[in-house]
Parts: sequence; C-alpha cells; structure tokens
Amino acid sequence: MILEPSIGDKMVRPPYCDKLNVKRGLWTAEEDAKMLAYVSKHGTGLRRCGKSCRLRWTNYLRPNLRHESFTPQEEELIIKLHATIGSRWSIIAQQLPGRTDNDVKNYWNTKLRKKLSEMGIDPVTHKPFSKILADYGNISGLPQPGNHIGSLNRDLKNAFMLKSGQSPIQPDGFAINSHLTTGMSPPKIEPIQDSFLNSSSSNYANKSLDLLAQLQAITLVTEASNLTNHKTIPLQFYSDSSSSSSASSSSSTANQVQSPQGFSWRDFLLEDAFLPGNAQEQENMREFPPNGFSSQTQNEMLQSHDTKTDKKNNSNTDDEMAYNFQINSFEASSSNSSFVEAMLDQQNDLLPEYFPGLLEEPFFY
DNA sequence: AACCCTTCCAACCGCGGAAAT
DNA sequence: GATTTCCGCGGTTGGAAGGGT
Repeated sequence: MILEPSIGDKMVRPPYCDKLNVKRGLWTAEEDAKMLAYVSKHGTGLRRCGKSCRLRWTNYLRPNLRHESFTPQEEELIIKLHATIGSRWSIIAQQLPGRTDNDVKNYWNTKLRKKLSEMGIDPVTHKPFSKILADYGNISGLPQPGNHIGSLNRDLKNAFMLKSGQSPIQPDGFAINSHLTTGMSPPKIEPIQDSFLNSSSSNYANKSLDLLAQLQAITLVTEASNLTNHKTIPLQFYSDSSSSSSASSSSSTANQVQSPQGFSWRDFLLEDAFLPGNAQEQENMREFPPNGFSSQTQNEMLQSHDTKTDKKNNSNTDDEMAYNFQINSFEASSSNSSFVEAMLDQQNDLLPEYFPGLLEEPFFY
C-alpha cells in the first residue's frame, strides 16, 4: 500500500476522488441525463460488487500489465526479495514492472516455493533444511538466551537500522512457520513474557540487551512507526510482521509491551548508547552515503544530507527531532527501487558489527 | 473414453487503516 | 465523535486445464 505525504507530517491516504481527479458534489441535470442515457443503453451494470470490479481492474484489466510468463531474472529477484522481506507481495511486485502482487504471490506459491524445496532450501527461512535441522537440534532442549527475546531483538535491530539509515533485518530468520512447511514439529518455546519473568538476570547479564534497552527499543520502534509514514517505503516494510499476518497488523510486536510514559525525542538520542564507542566514533562508523547505490543516487543523497544536516544542527523541539529522525532513518531510501537493491546487498553486512552474535540467534514470534 | 490427480491462477475472503459522511 | 465506505493487503479457495492411467 503506497501512502502519499500529507500536510503536517501525518501520513494519510489521499482522498480517492482527488487521486482520480473526478468531480464531486451535487449532480447537474446534464450529468443526470448522461447517466440515464448510459444506463438505458448498457443496463444497470454487471451485477458485480465494487470490490470485485476493482480487483478485476487492478489484477487483470489495468493497462501495462504483463501476462506472459515470469522471466528467470524476475524469478531470481522474487526469491531474493522474499528472502529479504518475506511475503510482502505488493512491495515485491513494485520491483517487477507489469506484475501484480497477486501474480507474484501465485507464482511463488505454485512454482518458486516448490522449486526451493526441491533444492533443499526451506522456502520460509531460505535456509538449507540441514541447517534448520541442526538449529532445531540445538534449541529443542534447553532454552537459549537469544530465543526468548527474539522478537524484541528483531525490533531493536530494526529500530537501530532505521536510525542509522541502514536496511532493516530480514523478517523471517527462523520462523515457527518453517516447521509447518518442512513438516517438522515446532520446538518448545517459552512465551515471551514468561521468559522475562522467569529468567534470572545473571544468566543473561552478558548479552547485548537488557530489559531496559529492549523497552527503549520498543519505544523507538513504536515512535518510528508513527513518524515515518510519509515516505515512499510503506511502514510495514520496516515494522515487520510475521509471514502469516496481514500487513496492517505489523505493529503488533512492538505493542506487546507498553511504551514507557513520558518518552520524548530527547530520550531517543540516548539510543546511541546501543552503538559501540563514543558518539564521534559512532558517527564515523556510519558510512554515508551507504554502499549499494549508484553514484548519481549517492550524490543526490549527499546534497540532501548537507541541507538537512544544517537544519538538524539547529533543531530544538520534539517535532524537529522527529523530523531529524526521519531524515536519519530514510536518507538511504531515496527511491523504493534503489532502497531494495541496496537492501539486498547490505542486509547482513552491518548487523554483526554492532550486535555480534545476535544474528546467529533464531527469531520466534 | 472415462476417471483421477495435479497444477495453475483468477477470484474471493477477511482484516485494518483511512477517508468520507 | 460515530458510522459507513473505500482501499489495499496477505491468505485462501475453487474451478478450468492438462496430464497420467
């Protein structure tokens, strides 16, 4: 779902009538006459509901749609994108001109999923079955520190990537759904809340994240979800949902724990504590413009960055901080296409640097 | 020829968010 | 502010088509 910018930093869907540039208001006598003439000639309609007509148009009749078979290049791109962002068919379809989300989804379900399975690759996790079996053997017994906070870790990492302008992590990692697909029985998993209550702090004291940090991360994710809606990339692209849930429920993970009261964007600045080293070192570590973009795009980013940095350095209010956050988060997403391309290249490059060991941990929902 | 099975994909379903009333 | 309508999404279904026996 592509949402467009609106006034006041708030993301709203543009009015359908405005988008189509159609006339509104009272009907004139001339319009009434035209309608009567049309209906008398063609009848009152197709006995189809509006939703069905819309679907027929968007998935089949719309101009510039391609109905021929998928090319190997398209196939490869679908697989890569699915490995990166999961079953966000609409986003994947945006990278394939002339293809609809329904086309991509059907092609995945009928061809690619089976193809990957035959190659010994789990189509959900995009990992070899042998690796999954090995992981399963490791986790089926005692709980491991990384497991019980998997979803929180994911949100934290997504939040971090948002802030640093890097790509979010891939959503699936090691999902329970994979066991359904592969015919394996799911491992025993403690509910997240129970794990928090029962785990002794000493057991996990040496891990990168403590409860406070996770709460801060959740807050960050939640706030980011409220502020990033006017960019090209749909929100659900960043705030991951499990592969079995709808896009509109994507913020459920972040909402599992209530955000602390009184959060402000000044608090957000403390999030840099997650990064290694001092502030200057952190800044130096951030490569800008990021790799993976064309030189032209990088030049555009640099120009935009210079302008925005001037504004950022002079900001004081929470609104301005929010604005700066958006700048930091989305400078790399100058276009949907270039963002996804860069994402494919970089998705796993930087996380191990900031969160050593975390990426090896599977994620549970 | 008849039946069964599999594949494919257009269409449907239900949901959440946002606009419109 | 409440309700209705519209829109887009991911998941699922049902039937047509094709192949095998």
